[in-house]
Order: sequence, then structure tokens, then C-alpha cells
Amino acid sequence: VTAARTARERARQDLVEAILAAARRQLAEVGAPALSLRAVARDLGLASSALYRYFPSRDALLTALLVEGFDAVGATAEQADARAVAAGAEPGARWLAVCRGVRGWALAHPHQWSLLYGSPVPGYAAPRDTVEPATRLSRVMAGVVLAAVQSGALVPPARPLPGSRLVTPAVVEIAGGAPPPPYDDVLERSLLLVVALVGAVSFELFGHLVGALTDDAAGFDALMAVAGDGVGLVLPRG
Amino acid sequence: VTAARTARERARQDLVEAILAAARRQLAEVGAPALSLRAVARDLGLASSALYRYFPSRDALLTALLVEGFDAVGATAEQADARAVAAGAEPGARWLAVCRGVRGWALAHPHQWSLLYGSPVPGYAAPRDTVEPATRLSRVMAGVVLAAVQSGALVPPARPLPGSRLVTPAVVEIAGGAPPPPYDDVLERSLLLVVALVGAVSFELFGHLVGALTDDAAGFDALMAVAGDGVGLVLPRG
DNA sequence: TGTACATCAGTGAACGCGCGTTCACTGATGTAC
DNA sequence: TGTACATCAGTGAACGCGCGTTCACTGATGTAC
Repeated sequence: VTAARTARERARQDLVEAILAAARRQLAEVGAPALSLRAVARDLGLASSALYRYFPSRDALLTALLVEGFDAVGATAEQADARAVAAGAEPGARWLAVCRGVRGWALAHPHQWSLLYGSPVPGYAAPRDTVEPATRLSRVMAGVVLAAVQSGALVPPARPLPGSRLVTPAVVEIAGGAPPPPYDDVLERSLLLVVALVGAVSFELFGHLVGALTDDAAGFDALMAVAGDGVGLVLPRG
Repeated sequence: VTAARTARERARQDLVEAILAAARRQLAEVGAPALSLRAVARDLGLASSALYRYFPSRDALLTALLVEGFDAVGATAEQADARAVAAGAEPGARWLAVCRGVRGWALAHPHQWSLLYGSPVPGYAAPRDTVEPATRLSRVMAGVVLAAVQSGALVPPARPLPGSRLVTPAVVEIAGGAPPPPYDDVLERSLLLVVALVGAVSFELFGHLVGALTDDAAGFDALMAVAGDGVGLVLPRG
């Protein structure tokens, strides 16, 4: 009896996943602003009204895609870092590996990247559910930098940031604490790593670097190296 | 006779400007993806078809707005720098002034900023005309950094970037030349300044920093200071 | 095991909307003699 | 200065499109006895 019930529920879950997969395809093809419920339904051979049994509105679908996307980026970052650690990499090399991993994901999923880090979709306000997955990438960054502090691999800042804690307690908690001087501004500095990474990837993806670099990948590495310099990470060069 | 002709032409130019102004208003209100010719026409009390006497398509209007926007950002940066120079600021302070100026413009014109640096508008490909105005900001950055090199105010990089010229000859020309070692990688490093600035502003504007900083303006300054550290600019602190 | 009923999935038509663009048109503004 | 013609500005209706969402409906799947 419960087996039967779960059969129906399993069918339901399957369709939810099929819808999400179709939506992902749509997103990859036409981008978030042009993503339409009707196109998703068409893709599945369903009546457009059928989707309302599974998602209450287009925005709900977008939210699901947003969460999926942040999770995918976060997972990519975590895996890249884990692989680097397994290979015995120093913090600088770990960070570069994360950057390359994230850039690779973005190049493979440009429209999804746009959804995550591009202009907000007009008329859509991301709900709370998307906040937590969005922090996953920052967590990885903070982990690398804090590991560098603990292993003594982080170059102490030549000129510490003035003032204290610019970052909220919530961020400190997410990062897993803040070290003592002279590394007490390390969380603030780490924020630049995230900003530089996301900024560089978006810059490239949105076409602002077209014709500026002789080699996009090498140029990206260089940018991340310079950002690393600012934070005190020692990146492998050459 | 020619006075009469110019009268008509002046009227035409006036309307072109009125259309652009209305489009700017529309853009500021609803954002680029939702910007519609019909709304612009409504705003002016015209039939929507009338606009086709002045712009051949919606895309042409978008292009005009794009050029305007890049010019506005560029002008803001130039003015901020000029004011800093006039006040006798060092290169580091000049750079911070430019950053603050650009951020201020972006906060005042969020939708325009999105048009310039956010996700590309779906179905719209920016034509050549937009490239040159887009470089205006980079020019200012390069000017500040090169001035720092010449005045000896730039800290030489602790770890120079490996490889040579990652930046294309076109960029070198725009920047106005590249200095000799140990500053020969300064153009590559400068690129991070642009990326960090645009990245930080977009990050804040697109909502990724909500709840992360106790003081957004101070946090922004700190981010720019860290980016400056990576490049070798000495920013005023405290 | 079989029957009566309730729940759910999916349909297809419809509503109302706004969009970009085209086109034949009416007047007004300019030009040539 | 006045008249005949050409150019241009702006109109309003129309085309064709796709969208999100609602709603009454038909069958199929499950449930209770």
C-alpha cells in the first residue's frame, strides 16, 4: 500500500526532476530573462498548465535553478580544492585551483553564471533559500586562507587595514572564526578574493576582455595571482 | 533659407535628445531587458511608430544608451581623478578617489550600471561603437598607475608575473606604453584594478554583499585597498 | 477480491497583456521658380 | 510675393507573436470497506 503511494510520489519526483532538467536546458540556451514556462512545457511535451502542479509560478522555477546553480559552483570549488589538497598543494596553489575550477564551470555554463552573478532578473526577488547555497564558494575561499594562516604560509600584510571588523558576525561564523593579529584582517582581505574571482570571470564572460588579452586563461591566472598578492597568498608562478 | 533648414534639423535633434532622455528614464525605472520602445513613446506622448523616424530599431536605442553610459562612467572617473590631482593627491589616493566616484555613479544609476556591466541583454549584440567609450575607465586607471611608476610611488612587485606581455598591443597603446622592468608587468596588474573595481561594485549592487559588511562604504574602501596592495599602489589608510 | 468513492495528473481553451515593426495616410514644413 | 511641388513628421490601425496564469474538464491512480 505504501509501496503504491511511493510509486506515485516517485513519479512525481521524476517529473520534478525532468522539469528542472528541461528548465536547465532552456536556461542554457536562451538565458534567464527569456526562460519561459511554456517553452519548458513544450520541451517536455506537456501542456503549459501542467507545470503548475509542480511549481506554483515561474519565479519558483527560477529560484530552484538559482539554488541549483550556486550549489554547482560551490561543489565545483570544493572539489577543485579537495583535489589540490590531495595533491599536496600549498594554499596559494589551492586557491588558484579553485579559481580555475570556477572559471571552467562558468565557461561551460555561461547563462547559468549570468543568472547567479549577472544582473538580477527583472521583477524577480531572490528569496531566502538562495542565500545559504550562495555562501558555499566563500566558505571554500575562507577555508583556504585560514589554512594558510594556520600553516604559516600566509604573508602578513605590509599595511594592515585600518579600523576593525568590517565583516559582520554572520560572516565570521560562516568562515569559522577570525585569527589574531597580524592576521586579524584576513577575512576582509579574503572578500577581495571572491570579488576578484567573480569579477574576473564575469568580465571575461560578459565580453569586456575581448581583444585585451593574448591568452585568456593565462591572463586570468595572472589576475588571480595579483589578487593573491594583495591578500598574502603565495601562488606558484611560471 | 538655410536658417529654416537648420530650424527643422534643430527640432529633429531636440527630439532625438528627448527620446534618449525618456529612454534613460525608462531604463532607470525598469531596467534594460524591460525597456520598450512603446513605453518610451508613451512617455513622450508620441505614437510608437513615430520613434522609427529617429531610431531604426530598439537595438539602436540600446546602443545609444550603452555608449552614453560608458561615457558617463568614464567622465565620472576622469573628473574624480582630476579633482584628486588638483588636490595634490598621491597615486594611491587618486585611485581610491576614482573608485569612490565610480561606485557613487553606480549607486545612483543601478540599472544603467547593469546595462553596462551586468549580463548582456539577451538577443542584443553590442556593436563596435560601444568599444571605444568602454575603454575610457581603463584609460584612467592606467594613467594613475603609470603616473605612480614615473614618480617612483609604485611599490615594485615582490613577485613579478611570469611570462611576458599578456595584454595585447592594442591595450598597450590605449594605456600609453609600458614601462621597463621591474614595472614591465604593470599593465597586467592594472587590469586587476579594473576587474576589482567593477567586480566589487557589481557584487554590492547585485546584492551579493547584503548582510556581509557592517559598513558598505568602508568595506568597499577596504576591498580597493587590498586590490591596490596587489598592484603596488600605496593607499592612504585610517 | 471487488466495489464506491476520493485524490491527483494532465488537458486544452481562454483571458488579458505588451511587445517590435510595418504601412498607408494626413498635414505641416520647406524648396524652386 | 505667390504658387506648385517635394520632403518630412507624426498618426493610428494592424500583424503576428509569445507570455503567465486560470479554470472547468476527463481519466487514471490510489484508498477504504
